[in-house]
Amino acid sequence: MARQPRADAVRNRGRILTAARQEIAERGPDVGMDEIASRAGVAVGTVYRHFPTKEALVTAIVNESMEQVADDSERCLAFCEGGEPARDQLVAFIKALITLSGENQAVLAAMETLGASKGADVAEARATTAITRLIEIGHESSSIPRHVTVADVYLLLGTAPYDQPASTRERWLDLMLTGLMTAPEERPHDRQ
Amino acid sequence: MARQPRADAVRNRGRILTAARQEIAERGPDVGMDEIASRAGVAVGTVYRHFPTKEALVTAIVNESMEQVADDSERCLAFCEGGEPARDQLVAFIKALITLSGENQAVLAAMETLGASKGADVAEARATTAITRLIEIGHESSSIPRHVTVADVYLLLGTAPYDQPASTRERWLDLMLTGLMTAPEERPHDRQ
DNA sequence: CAATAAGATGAACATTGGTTCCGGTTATTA
DNA sequence: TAATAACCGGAACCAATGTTCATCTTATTG
Repeated sequence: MARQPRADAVRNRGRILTAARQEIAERGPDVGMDEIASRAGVAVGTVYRHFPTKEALVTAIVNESMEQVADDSERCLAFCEGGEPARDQLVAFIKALITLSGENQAVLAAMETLGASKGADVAEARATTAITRLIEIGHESSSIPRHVTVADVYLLLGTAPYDQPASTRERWLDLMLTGLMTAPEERPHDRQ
Repeated sequence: MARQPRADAVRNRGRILTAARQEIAERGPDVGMDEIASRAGVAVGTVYRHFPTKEALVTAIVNESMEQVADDSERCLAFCEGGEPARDQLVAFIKALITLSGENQAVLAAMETLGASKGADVAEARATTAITRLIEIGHESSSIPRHVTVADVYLLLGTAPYDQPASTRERWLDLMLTGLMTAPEERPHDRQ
């Protein structure tokens, strides 16, 4: 019969995961493996026992964040289907994510690749489905302009100025949301 | 009397500069020194004879780009003072820069630090002065909304999605310009 | 408690990229 | 043309980082 995993091993695995979560949230996916290891109170070799490569570890963490994003999107969709205006829910979703990305670089990293991976990631697929539906509802009820697509949302999320002060980030969000919610025919600037 | 610089030295200096220009334009400021050197048909040591450090070389190149940007801004201001609508000139300036940043990563690098260096750079100061004046004129003639500032322009330029296809970049620019040119009171999305 | 397989350790290794430096070369000047 | 100061080449150096491995430790099982 297969021996059950050693107690210290599962404990260490947990420590490594939380350490990586914190470290990546604070300093991004470029932290050294040794920093993660030392924060976990463990040697580098131990990290490599649990994760074959740095990429594997980082991916695991980033996927967790992506899962949260997917949860968020589905919650917003649920609210919307529960009667809340689609536009408000979309805006709320975007605002929440932008705020999060300023505090958690893992979320940021997840956002930067949004829409790039062709649906390979489960969580991203969930989010895409939910947001697509949300926008659809917005179209039907005319609370979201016809031309808005999921790609727009991803584009918006992917270009947030994460390393700027909060006031600047807010200003930026304001510009973007205004652009997003304005129909083409009422745009003030000359179109070429 | 001081000897005049050797002919091959000035020739090599030129080669290094053009190689660096091309390499940085195509692949960004992260290219290896050896790549620049080999493109210039020269050994690394020679590059270091002309530039004390990689940063010095990159800065030199990026400053060149910044100079172009400054030129652009002053030309737009001149047009404006010559009777062209301020808004059109501002939009033209932004559009040109966004296009350029997609083709020349040196311009992109310059844009990313825009507004960060506190006027230390001469070229940036020139651009800032010109754009500030341009916006001022736009305010007076009411062709640019009151709340628009240079900081807005820098924010916009600094978050352009450089690694996206042209159509996406255009869409993004459209969103941003709409946001920029829309006065606060006529924004469609809920303000919190 | 003894045997053992799994786990932990951390020094050593490999790679990458900036930087240095010494031996050989060459344009300039007298 | 000879003397020389500047220049060039590129191998070697160094620091940072991801990764491996031989050795020691320990939780589990019988």
